[in-house]
Amino acid sequence: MYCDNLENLCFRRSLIQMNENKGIYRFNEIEKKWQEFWENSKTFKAKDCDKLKPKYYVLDMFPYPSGQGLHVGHPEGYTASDIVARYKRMKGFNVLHPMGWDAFGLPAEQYAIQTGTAPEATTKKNIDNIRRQIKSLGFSYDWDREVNTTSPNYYKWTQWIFLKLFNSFFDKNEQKAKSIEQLPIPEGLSEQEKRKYIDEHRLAYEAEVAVNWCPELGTVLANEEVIGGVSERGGHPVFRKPMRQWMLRITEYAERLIDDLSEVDWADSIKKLQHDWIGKSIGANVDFKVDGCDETIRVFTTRPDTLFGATYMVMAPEHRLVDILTSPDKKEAVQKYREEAVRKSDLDRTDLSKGKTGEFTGAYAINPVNNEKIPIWISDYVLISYGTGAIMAVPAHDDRDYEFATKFDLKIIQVVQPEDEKQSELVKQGKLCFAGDGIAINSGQFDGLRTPEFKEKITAWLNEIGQGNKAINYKLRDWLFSRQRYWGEPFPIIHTEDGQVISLDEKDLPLELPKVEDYKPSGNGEPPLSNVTEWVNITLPDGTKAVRETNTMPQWAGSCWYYLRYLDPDNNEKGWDTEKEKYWMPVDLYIGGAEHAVLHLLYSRFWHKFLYDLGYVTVKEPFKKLVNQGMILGEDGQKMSKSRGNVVNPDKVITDYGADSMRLYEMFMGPLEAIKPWSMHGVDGVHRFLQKLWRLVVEKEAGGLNNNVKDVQADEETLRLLNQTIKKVGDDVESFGFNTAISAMMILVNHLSKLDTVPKKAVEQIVLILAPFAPHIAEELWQTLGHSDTLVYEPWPQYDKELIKEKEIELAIQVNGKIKDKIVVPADTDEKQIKQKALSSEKVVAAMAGKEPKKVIVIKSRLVNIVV
RNA sequence: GCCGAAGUGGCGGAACUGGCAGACGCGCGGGAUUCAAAAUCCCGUCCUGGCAACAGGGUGAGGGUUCGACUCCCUCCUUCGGCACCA
Repeated sequence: MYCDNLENLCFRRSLIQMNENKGIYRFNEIEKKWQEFWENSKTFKAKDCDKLKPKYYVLDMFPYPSGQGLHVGHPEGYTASDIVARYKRMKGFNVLHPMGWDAFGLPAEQYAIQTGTAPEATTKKNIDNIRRQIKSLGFSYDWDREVNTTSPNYYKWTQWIFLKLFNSFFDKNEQKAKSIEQLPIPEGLSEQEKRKYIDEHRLAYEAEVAVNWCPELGTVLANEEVIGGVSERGGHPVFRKPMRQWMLRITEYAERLIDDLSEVDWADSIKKLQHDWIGKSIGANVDFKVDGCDETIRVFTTRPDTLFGATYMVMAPEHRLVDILTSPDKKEAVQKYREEAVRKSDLDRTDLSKGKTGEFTGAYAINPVNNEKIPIWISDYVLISYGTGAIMAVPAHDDRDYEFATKFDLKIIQVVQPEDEKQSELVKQGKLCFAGDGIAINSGQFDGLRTPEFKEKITAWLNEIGQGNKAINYKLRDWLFSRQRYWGEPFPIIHTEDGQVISLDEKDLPLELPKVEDYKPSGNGEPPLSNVTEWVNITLPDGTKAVRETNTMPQWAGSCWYYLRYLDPDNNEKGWDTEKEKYWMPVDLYIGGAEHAVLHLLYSRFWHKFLYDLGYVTVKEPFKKLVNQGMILGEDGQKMSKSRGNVVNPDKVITDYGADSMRLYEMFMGPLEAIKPWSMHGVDGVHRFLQKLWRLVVEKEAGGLNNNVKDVQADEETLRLLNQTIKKVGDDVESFGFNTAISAMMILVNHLSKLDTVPKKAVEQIVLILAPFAPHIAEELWQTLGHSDTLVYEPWPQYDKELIKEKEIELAIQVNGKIKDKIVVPADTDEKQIKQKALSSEKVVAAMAGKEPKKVIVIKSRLVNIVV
């Protein structure tokens, strides 16, 4: 821990010195000066459709403007992206680097409930604060493109995209979305049936979905607000309750969302995360007839080859056939089990999954392969939301079924023979479950087939007899797109008296969020907007009455497409202009936290593909390159949090050390993607580096250029080091190795400050390569060096390949892999000479102890290894 | 349980494609400067033994491949993050 008092003392002293001394590095003044200059001259304004330069779009994940303001984690990603943005400008690119606010969301609403403050007011205040903080770091954003998801001029287009989704369907054959008007409608439908058919095909649709309903609070809770079956606030019981919700058909895009991952340059681990989240599995649907009635139960299985081993079936408690099939004597027990299951939240179900539970329905199904009667059970280990909500249970070859069968003493039949005989014997005796591939046994005419072949054959056979077909399932579910909240985008949707759901006209957008007095939920599960009767109740042009949709959109909605609004933020006619989209898209570099690796990126990709289908965007994938910054921990190595008291406030760091030191330290801490702890001492270190560079360039007493800095030719070593540094910093920025780039610059400055006369050219070049990292001091020094214009658009220094090469190289000489001596040879010495020189070294001769070398390995410019 | 990331000095970290482990920074020790301090500069700083030259050991643990392994392979341990019975 650093000492507050001591530091304040030092700071006051340096203030005193400032007044005496013109040559002091007054970072606060300098930073203010250049931030004002950049803002007033609109230095970072990006020019649309500039054909003279290649474009480069660097995007940050825009922040939620919380009341706490920035924490030091935010500027980490922003600094990295800013370095790349500034570097690319110097490399001659037309750079788009925007910033905005993802400002809808729960905290402002909760604050409104507690204090009555309008979310607009809270949000504005928070944005103003966080904007000030971001600006104080000197990032090179084009502020004319600032967006705010809560401004009607922005959410007009969020609503517009929703309308497009509502008015589109997915053509499965062509694997793309089309206007709902092109939907082929089966003949012979009544008007009402036709309407229903259309509604069932919209990409935005209504459905009854179970949500976390808390009667005490009179509201629906998000999963993270429910802990162990009770509400986080107050600890009231929470139930699963089906409610009408808006859904988006993201599952239609599952295949494309998987396929197009191959087009983007993201870390493999993130791609895998998305891939697994979508969770494609290939198998078969199989229909089981129910004994003694007309119903059939359809199951999905990835192992149709184990059908002969299916000894019972399990349906999810919520399955529609449970009521119909349950025999009278089992009704009571089954009903009780169902009620308990409904009361459990998803989390509870897993917590209680230590042991399996279930009830027998009293009904039997017929196994299509051998006509055996098998019992039908219900259990909550089968999920209603995946596959068909029912399974065939093969206890010999599925761990979950095995556990269940053992507990309830159900029949186990082995149908797959593993290679290992001992293993096979155990499976046969029912003492082991084997889930791998093997050879079919006890499977009638299919005996002897290997698992993959068997799967194909039996699927074909099921198809023939009309009791099954090949099927693909995804873990991915449709996107629950409505929230029972106030502070979100209103749906441009109207419910008519006769139960129709109609959409607003595009020209009637935006549908503005009405002002309300009370932000509390209505208490009956209806969203807060339902209290605003004068807004909700409307009269249609034909005189009939109707009500508005009172749900609002989730926070994801606004963040799904913000990167497009930056392209054309003030356009009132369109969300964005196509020419501009063609010029700027895709995003070349997207930097943000790994916590958004799945949901935000998946939702965003989904909307983008949808917009692509409709022709509003011209690239398939929005984000070409993605980099996730790691979390920054407190000085105690713990996650920063108010309660731990280890939160570092960026404002204080900037006041005490300056924005340049802050930026430099954030990058110097370690690799961008790593999790790393904060250290004030570390900030001190990079600050000293800037001080050192300052003293190198600026005359101590009078200010202005230091007398030591002269227009002289640099010596060979300086020249070599300078060129090496230019190369290294450039390469490192390209590969996001910012920490090593800074260390290279430190080495160069250490070298330069030892010289009696410092070549001006060298100083100019170090200032230029430092500029993306520490832009304020760089501008100031650039000016001191006699340049009148900003260095933002100065070309990035070039290095000379010849000058980089070392004249002499040091080689390590190993004997049997152990270093015994080092020799220095001219760089162009050939292998033979090196070998000779190595073998003649006294120490080497001693280490060889008179033995003959068996082998001599020479790695040019590295080492020599003598094997004896 | 499954998936992913990572384990290197007192600390943050560096090491190209298998080629001198510990760059750079912090901290610490010593010195210079100063009336004194701050700041700055210089020297030292992986561990063990030795006054030293030097010798030996060392990248979570164990094994393997190789002339040579922080780096590749196998087994295990620990930490962090994510997921939750997906048939």
